[in-house]
Amino acid sequence: MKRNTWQREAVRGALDANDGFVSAQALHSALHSTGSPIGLATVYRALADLADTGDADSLQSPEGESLYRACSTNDHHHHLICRNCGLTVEIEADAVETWAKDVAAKNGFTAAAHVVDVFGLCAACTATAAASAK
Amino acid sequence: MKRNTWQREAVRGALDANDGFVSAQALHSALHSTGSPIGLATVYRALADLADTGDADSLQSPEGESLYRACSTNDHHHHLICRNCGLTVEIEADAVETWAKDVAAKNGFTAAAHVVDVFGLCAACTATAAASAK
DNA sequence: ACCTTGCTGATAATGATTGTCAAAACCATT
DNA sequence: AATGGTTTTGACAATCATTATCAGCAAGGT
Repeated sequence: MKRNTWQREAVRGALDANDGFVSAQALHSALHSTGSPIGLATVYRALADLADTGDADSLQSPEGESLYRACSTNDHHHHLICRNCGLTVEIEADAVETWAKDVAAKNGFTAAAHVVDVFGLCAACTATAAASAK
Repeated sequence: MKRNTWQREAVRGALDANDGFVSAQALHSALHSTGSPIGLATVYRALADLADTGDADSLQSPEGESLYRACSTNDHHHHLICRNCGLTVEIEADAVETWAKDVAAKNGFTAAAHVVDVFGLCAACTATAAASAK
């Protein structure tokens, strides 16, 4: 049976409070800094659960960390992520969906899943970078 | 200056000899099993170099490992990877390229890079899976 | 209130990757 | 062929994220 614990709620809340993708470690630190005595292992478990139930989205940063984010919808979708500030925009990718399916089918592949994420610098960070580069 | 060492050649050779993506660890074991006394750290360094110069492609498996593959071209392209046997097909993705650029631009993002990879079961593995499921 | 059983959390364990640094190898030069 | 300045190597330690362990606590049904 699935139980309701304040820890699970805390993790969900911390995720919701965040705009972009966060690492499990960062989430744990954040919770600790607000005084929560939640354990690191529990954060990992809660995140895995949320990802399983579709309440959260997970992806791998190019550096190899697992990042998580509260999902506004549980439809399948992709992300545009600022590599500097972590700002995330959910994007529609119907074109990519069908393309992925096509390509897989053409090559005899089945059970196709895909990883499609775009990393870049958001407008704000671009401006900052340009300013500091001067 | 960049020097030519047999170790670098060995890594490149081992990559070329492989059809799919391989982890650095696997490559190291493979080299060892052929009698090469190459060090693990050196394999990592060689792979990083190859990836830098565009001679190899790297991606993160869903499990978080870094995988490498010899690249037949150094054009930008993507992959269709069998999650069972590691077979890899290089795919053209012009549609996705432009889509990624569009999406990024529309949201004010610059310096857009993207991670686009399709995982699935190749025809052979699909057949095997179906057979064993019976 | 009680009891069963899942959940928690401190810590150890794991596994991949990177840093360190002395010794060895490379390449141009003598 | 010997020399010298540098780069590269490789064994091992260090790091980092994540997972396993396991005893104690707590949630929910009865």
